[in-house]
Amino acid sequence: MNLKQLSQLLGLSQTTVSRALNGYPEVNEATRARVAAAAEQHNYRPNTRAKGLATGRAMAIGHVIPMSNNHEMVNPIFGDFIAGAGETYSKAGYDMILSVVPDSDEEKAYRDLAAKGTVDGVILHGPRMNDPRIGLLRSLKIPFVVHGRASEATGDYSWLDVNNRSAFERATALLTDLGHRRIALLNGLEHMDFAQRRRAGYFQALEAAALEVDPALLASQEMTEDYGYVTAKQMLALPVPPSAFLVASLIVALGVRRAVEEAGLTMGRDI
Amino acid sequence: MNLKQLSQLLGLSQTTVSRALNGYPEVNEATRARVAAAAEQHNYRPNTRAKGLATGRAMAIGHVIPMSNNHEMVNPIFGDFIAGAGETYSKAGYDMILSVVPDSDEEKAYRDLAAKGTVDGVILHGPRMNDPRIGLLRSLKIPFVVHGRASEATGDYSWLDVNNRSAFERATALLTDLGHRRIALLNGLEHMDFAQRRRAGYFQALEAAALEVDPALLASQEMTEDYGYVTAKQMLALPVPPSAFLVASLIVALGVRRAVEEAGLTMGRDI
DNA sequence: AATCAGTTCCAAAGCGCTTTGAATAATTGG
DNA sequence: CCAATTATTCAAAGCGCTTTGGAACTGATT
Repeated sequence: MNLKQLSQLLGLSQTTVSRALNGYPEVNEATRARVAAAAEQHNYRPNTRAKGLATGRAMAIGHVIPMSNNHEMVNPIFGDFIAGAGETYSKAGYDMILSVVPDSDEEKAYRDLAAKGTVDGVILHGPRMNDPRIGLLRSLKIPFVVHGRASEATGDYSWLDVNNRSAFERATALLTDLGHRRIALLNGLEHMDFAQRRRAGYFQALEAAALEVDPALLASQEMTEDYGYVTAKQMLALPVPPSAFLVASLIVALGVRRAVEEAGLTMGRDI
Repeated sequence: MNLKQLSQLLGLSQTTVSRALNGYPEVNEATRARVAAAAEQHNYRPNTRAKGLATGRAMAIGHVIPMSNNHEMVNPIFGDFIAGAGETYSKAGYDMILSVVPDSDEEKAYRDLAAKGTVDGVILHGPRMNDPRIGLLRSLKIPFVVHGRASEATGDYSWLDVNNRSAFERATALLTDLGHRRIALLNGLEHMDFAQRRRAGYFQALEAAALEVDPALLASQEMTEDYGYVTAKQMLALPVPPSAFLVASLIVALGVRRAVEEAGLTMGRDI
């Protein structure tokens, strides 16, 4: 069932039917009702591609998802984010299109999306410092929103992120409430925007609990398992070791766990 | 840059340029090369929507992903599957479109996809017994492939699934190789296709290890945490309890873990 | 020189929709 | 009651591509 058939059925022009369906004012309400009923009855949905061609809008948002060689999603958070975003898209009548590519082909993926006109805009995930992809998207003149925040340095663009400050403030407070007085913070690199916000939240919670900041319990490095392992090992060897670790990423936490276990301690009980 | 501009630039008709780009034989190789070079140079990509309109093909596959009310992806496996499928799509020049909807709207989502013509076909995830969605897809006349297998009962259609028999054979063999002689199997419902295959794999591995099947160590129910908890508790109370559990789903395994811990045992050491 | 079969290219129609510019019908004011 | 509005409706063009049905040219054959 397409517009032409529907309009013939109704004895109206395609123009009128189209306008009736799209809520234009210049159509008699009685006519509009007739059209709506017929459309409903015949389960009519305008063809996306034709509509897109005519309007120049794709009604779709793209997500490029780079995969590392070992076929792992580069960021395990993607799943949740995709699900959440997807539901919003559906409600708004947008399609979500995913482009999963080897990370070496990421640039090409963006170029394709832009040139093929399949999407109205894209979401850029997990920006890095001075991320070249941001310049690329600008040069492609394709609207984009960045999910996550590396630093203010890359210029002016729209972004969204979790509230890093608040999250770490609350996580720290949870630990102080449990009675912990020596809480280690294994943060990301200092100059990263999120790392600064997280540290600020941590400081705030400590202050609220009237606890001193011990520099020996602070670390900030690039997030690797090794970073977690080595740092936790050192901290656990301190005269007064920490009783809790606040860790900036899952990967780092795996290293911490290893160190904790090697020290003969049990997570969830001793740490 | 569109076809018209490109063809004017080359002094050729749109027809010829289109044919050159799409590998039709009736075009001089020299011309084809010229066209290819110009297309490359000007970063030309045919507009997806226009191409789709003209050919009737969307070059896209849809995945409907139902979400429960609490905004959790109904199936945590989705993430991995989506990633894997997505990469294949990219290679083949297909788009992957995701439709994330409240599970109550699932039928509508399929109807929309079919009527709007946004996709050439869909993947149906996690079919249930006598799944009504299969009939729906048939009636919508939209090509589909089912990911997972509930039973043979629902009729003839294309499907793919992991090798359940082999997976459980190998998992069981892993345990027998570790010296386990009493291995419990908490399976899904007997009449489910995958449950039968899994049991077959389990039997095969036991036989290969010259172990008897003990019916007391076999269970098959719908997959709930409670099922895991109750069953594991009973089995652990046997005169000769199992030393390992082979569990058919993550949910069930959570219940098993609870029972194991309540029995004062430690997973990974005692079980 | 005329014919024929390939080869190479093109003009135009069509995919299903929106939108512009006009025509027609209904309503109003003088 | 007629001209001037205003409210409805329509025909046709256009979005960027593919594809059909020819046309124009090239050699080769009679």
